[in-house]
Amino acid sequence: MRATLKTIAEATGFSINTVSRVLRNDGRISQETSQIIRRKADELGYIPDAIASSMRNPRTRTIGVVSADLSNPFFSEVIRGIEERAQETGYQMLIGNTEEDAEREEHLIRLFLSRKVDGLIIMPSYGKDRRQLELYASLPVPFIFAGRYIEGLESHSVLHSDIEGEQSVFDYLLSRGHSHILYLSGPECISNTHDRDKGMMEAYESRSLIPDQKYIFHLPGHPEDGYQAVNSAINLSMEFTAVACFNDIVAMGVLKSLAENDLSVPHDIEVIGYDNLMFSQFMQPSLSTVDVPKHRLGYVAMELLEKHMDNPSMEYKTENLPARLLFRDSTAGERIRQS
Amino acid sequence: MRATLKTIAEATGFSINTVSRVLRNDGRISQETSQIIRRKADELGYIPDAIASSMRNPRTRTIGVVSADLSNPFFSEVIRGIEERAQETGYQMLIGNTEEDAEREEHLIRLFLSRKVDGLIIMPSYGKDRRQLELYASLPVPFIFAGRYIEGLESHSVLHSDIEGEQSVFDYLLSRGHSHILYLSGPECISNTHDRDKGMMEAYESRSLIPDQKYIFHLPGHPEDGYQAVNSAINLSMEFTAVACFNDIVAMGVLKSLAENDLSVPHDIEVIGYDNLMFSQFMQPSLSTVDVPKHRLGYVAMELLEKHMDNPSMEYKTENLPARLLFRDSTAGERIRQS
DNA sequence: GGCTGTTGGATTAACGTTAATCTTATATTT
DNA sequence: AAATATAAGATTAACGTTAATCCAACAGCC
Repeated sequence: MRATLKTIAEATGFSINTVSRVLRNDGRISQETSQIIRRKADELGYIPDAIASSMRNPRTRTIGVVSADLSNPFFSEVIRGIEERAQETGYQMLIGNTEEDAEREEHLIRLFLSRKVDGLIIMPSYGKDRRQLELYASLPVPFIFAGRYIEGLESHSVLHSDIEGEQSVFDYLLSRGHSHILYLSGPECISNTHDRDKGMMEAYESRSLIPDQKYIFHLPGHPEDGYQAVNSAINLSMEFTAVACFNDIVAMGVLKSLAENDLSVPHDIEVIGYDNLMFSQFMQPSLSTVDVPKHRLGYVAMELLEKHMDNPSMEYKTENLPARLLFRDSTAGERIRQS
Repeated sequence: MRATLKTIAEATGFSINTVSRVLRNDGRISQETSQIIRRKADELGYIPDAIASSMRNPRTRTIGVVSADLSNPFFSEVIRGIEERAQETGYQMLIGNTEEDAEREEHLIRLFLSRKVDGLIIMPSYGKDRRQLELYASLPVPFIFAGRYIEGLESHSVLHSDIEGEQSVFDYLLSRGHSHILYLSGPECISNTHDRDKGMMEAYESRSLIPDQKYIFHLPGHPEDGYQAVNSAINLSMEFTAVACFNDIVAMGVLKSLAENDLSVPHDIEVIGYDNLMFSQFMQPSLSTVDVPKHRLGYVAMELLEKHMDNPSMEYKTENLPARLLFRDSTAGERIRQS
């Protein structure tokens, strides 16, 4: 049998309450008694029962993290940021994976609530119906969306300047004089796609240009998507001289296809990714991309969540972290060269 | 106020116990009563309190996962495997990161025990002292080591044939006639390094050869390590014609250095990684590597843990998943060509 | 008509902790 | 010396559930 406060109380002759106070440093107990109790607790290998404790305490010091895709390096970094901050402030993390499935998302949130988390950090997918909005509107605990938003609840998000980021990509590409830019955008069900498409449009519009819809593709975001999209574009003899990708993972596939088709990057084709994943600088050629503060995104989301947990009446306000175009060897007109 | 069984009991006029039985489908309650209670529960938005429930139930259906490095794609895949299985069988995951720090490892385990997890999956680091062994020996819940082992507790591990894997790498390289193979091994504090070094030795010994210690390096396992190691080997005019890397991440750095030094892969130098990370097939040239069943490793670890949780007296037995050398374009003597 | 069984539900006692209140002995004040 | 304060600890009730036990009403049976 595992030792409890009762075990220690019986072994030392003090009351359960006294033992509890000693082990929580609640004061009002003499040095002598404290020592006896502490020694006995050590001896019995007492481990406090956080479950029982949170029966009385309203706080469990646990948060729930709902990730869209645990194996995606982007989210891994975000989660590490969350974890780092959580560790610093003594929070534990329950974690779950939705695979971008809104139903699974809802299910996970219910499970976490049942486990009485003090708050939630969520990377939401776009639900098709209004149920999602209702779910979030009725949540009894504070919640933050990391890296994405949901229409109607934008204030709960920590974002990373997707509009500006993609705009800077197209500002660059258009300023280089490219007239046919292949734009491999993301899945329609996430807010980032929305915003980046908007950033792209703004770059065109600021030059009074209109993008050719035939050069815009919405893809799930895997390497094969980039690979196949470029292959088929080449097969269709589309005349593009630059590729802007939804993320670095798609860009990997793009680089592979271009290499196999003997197109030189950046000489024949300029390629830009998004996210700045760790491996991007090791691609051949190294990948120009938009640097997104992934780790910081998680860290800040957790910080913000803590504030709301400490003060539930605090108003929500969208936070927008900066993103920045990073030039490496897959682009030719280097303005700011970075490793 | 959140609805509880009591709220529902008062609203319907039945006893708390009756409500509890209905919502748990415990039987012995009439259809009619069940309906009334269920309807009221829905109406009040009742969410069961898993914390309170696990006060009486010995099981919390929660496991703790102690990861060495959340942002490493290898572990991300393992964790996704764990998560997938956990989801299927209704377990929740508490997760924490050690950064390969044995103290943090111990601390996390204590926290998880305090939260009354039913079991643990751990990617352990080598502790310097005997404390680690004692800690694990005294753990009150079942635990599985995923992908690594601790001396004295090997039976708790699910492994992936590190010895055989590295042996196959060197079998191949030696059969190709390389007489100077640069071996960039891993950190000394993890079991994988140990085993792979052993596999390497066996390959040499089976040919009555002895590896040149000057060509063996133990590195932390980051891209820079591979990059710098090759750079300095070249600067020292070491005459190697092949590089075996501890993981694909190191191999990335190696490929970069070789490219910058105008050494052609695989023509001048053959390079082999380890782990088969997603991006490895997109390197230029695509990376030959040892395919480790990462996702399956996590999945199997969880399956195994479940068995031990269901039957605590079951004996532990090391499981060893197969690993397999995968030939891509960074090697020249292709025997089994795979994508 | 007394016995047994069954159905549908209520009552009670836990689980391990914590917060509020209560008690006793001693110390301090006037 | 009586009144008051303080220190150190005990008692009690509660958190939301669940399991074991209990009870009443009714049916069926010889």
